[in-house]
Amino acid sequence: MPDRIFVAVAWPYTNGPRHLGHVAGFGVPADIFARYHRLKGNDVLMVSGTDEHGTPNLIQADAEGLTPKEAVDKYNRIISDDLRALGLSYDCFTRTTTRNHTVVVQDVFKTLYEKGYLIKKTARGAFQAATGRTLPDRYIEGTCPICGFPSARGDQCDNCGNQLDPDQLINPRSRIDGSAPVFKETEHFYLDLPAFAEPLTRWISKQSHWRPNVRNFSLNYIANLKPRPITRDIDWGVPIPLPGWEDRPDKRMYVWFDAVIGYFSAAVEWATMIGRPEAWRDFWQDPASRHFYFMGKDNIVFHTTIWPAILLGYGNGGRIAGGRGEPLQLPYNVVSSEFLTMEGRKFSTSRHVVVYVNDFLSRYEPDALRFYLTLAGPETQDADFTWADFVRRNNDDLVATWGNLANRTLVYAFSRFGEVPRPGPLTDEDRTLIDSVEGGFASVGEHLDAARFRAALQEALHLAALVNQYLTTNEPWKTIASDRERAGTVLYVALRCVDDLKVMLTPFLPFSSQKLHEYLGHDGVIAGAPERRTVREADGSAHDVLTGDYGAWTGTWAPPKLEPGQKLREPKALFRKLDPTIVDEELRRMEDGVAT
RNA sequence: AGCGGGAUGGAGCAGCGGUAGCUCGUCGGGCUCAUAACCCGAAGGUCGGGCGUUCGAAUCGCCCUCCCGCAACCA
Repeated sequence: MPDRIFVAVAWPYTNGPRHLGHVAGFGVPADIFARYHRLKGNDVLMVSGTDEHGTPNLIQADAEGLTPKEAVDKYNRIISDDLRALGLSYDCFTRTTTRNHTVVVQDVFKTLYEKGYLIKKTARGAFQAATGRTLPDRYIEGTCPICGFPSARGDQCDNCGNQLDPDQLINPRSRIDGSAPVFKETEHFYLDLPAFAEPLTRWISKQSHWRPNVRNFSLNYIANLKPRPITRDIDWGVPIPLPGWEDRPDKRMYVWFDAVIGYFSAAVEWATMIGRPEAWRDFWQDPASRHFYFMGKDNIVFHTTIWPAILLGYGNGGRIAGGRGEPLQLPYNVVSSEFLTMEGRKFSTSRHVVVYVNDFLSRYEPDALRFYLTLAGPETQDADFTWADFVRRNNDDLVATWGNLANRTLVYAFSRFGEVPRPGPLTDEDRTLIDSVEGGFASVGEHLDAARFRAALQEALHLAALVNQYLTTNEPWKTIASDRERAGTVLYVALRCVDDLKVMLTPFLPFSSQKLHEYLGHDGVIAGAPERRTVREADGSAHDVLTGDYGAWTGTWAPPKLEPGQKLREPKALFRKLDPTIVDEELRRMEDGVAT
């Protein structure tokens, strides 16, 4: 019986293309995890999408002279191209401006409302004079009442560090258009988080398999829960489905609220898309189904506390779930990454401290990036991307250890035998090596099960080094003159090991593993990239998603059968060795800000 | 202020109570099938600082320094 694995990946915000920091923390790790579980034969559903509502999107649209919809269409397209090029195998990468998402979000809202988990409250808020939209604190600046700093922000003063309320500022003004903000009373719905404090505490306390920082941080956070607003004064968002509210153009759901519900709505969309509208229940209502969430450390409490509270509140209620089946599943694990910096500095678009995914992939291979981010990325602590380190790891670890092993084995076997050599009797050494390498399916798998991606990759590389040692010791290029059978046997053993390692490395290096699969003379697809498909909804609207027919991939997390006599195909180098001079080129490119 | 995480040989990481381990780099040697790749050997750290607990601490406690995130409306 296969396990059901739901892979939920953080939703990128549509205010620009993705840079390396965006994909390092969750995109690549989540994809490795999903691919591994598919190879194991488990049922995997991996979802995400672009997060398209909220103030920053409006500001971005204004800045470009576009309507909000035009702007998010543009960036949805750019972002999904970035993710597709990296080979992130989403089953459904959608967006928050779909009809389906609106329906699901409204259903969740209404259900929470009917169950009494929403509180109506009035609070004082700041508004943009010209548009009447909410002006978030950080978009207000003025003179600090404490230290007199002229450019203090509404939430805190960067000069003296004091936290502020925006109406304390002297001469407050909007950072968007410079106008004075209007302060007035405004009524909103709040999610009654304190109502969930006890069940959340009980639940989190039991999650001993979570990373300690995730668990400790969350326990600390829920000790002091307050109601959290889930609606805003803004005209760009999901309408509030209550009488007296639904027709108001100035009140919408708060973007964070609609975004987290995307994990659920995307599963519903996927089910409809594959023609089995109830299939989402297999993942969301089967108590044996396990949900893994991947995000950056700044997002932990949304996934360990706030979203679980919403799920607890919804239960199996509402129109979508229809009161049938188990309550919606809570996260099984929340895998948060740390942050990536760029040449020692924080990523900053405006200061050109940035490398965009599309720009990177125009010059380098996706597998090289996936490799680097797995081995040197911010898995357990902040990590720094440097071009020098990228070149070094690409050349000295990826190309030298694994690329060269595959290459030296294949090139020699192809030129001397043209096929997988028929082995003579295997020696103890032959057997020992094969056993060690095939043991990787257990040892590498164990690390992957625990979301220890770096350790998993290191383990696989260690096994590749064993095969390099074996070849050097057994020297088939020498023995071939005197004992062709023994040389063939050694190559057979090495080829088998390469074939095994190819499978183990597929989650990390899907593109090159597919090539290697073909060089080894196998047919079929073991790994590919997602494709773009257009989804037409009931109301006639259409949008694109990333998805794929991954069930057609043929790989299995187990030693593949490599038949003696199988014809090899002419091999080419799997990876490109990089010239160290690119380091200076890239640094210059970054400084010039010509990265596009 | 507070809360959570981090600080280990030149670089990146693991170890988390018993005299510090891995990958890369460096130095020396071997090999030549392979993308000057591969293999063998060596040098190099007392574990951010201080004080404690203990027969014994990188590993536990307290204090300090620096970095990251959170700090109720940034998603």
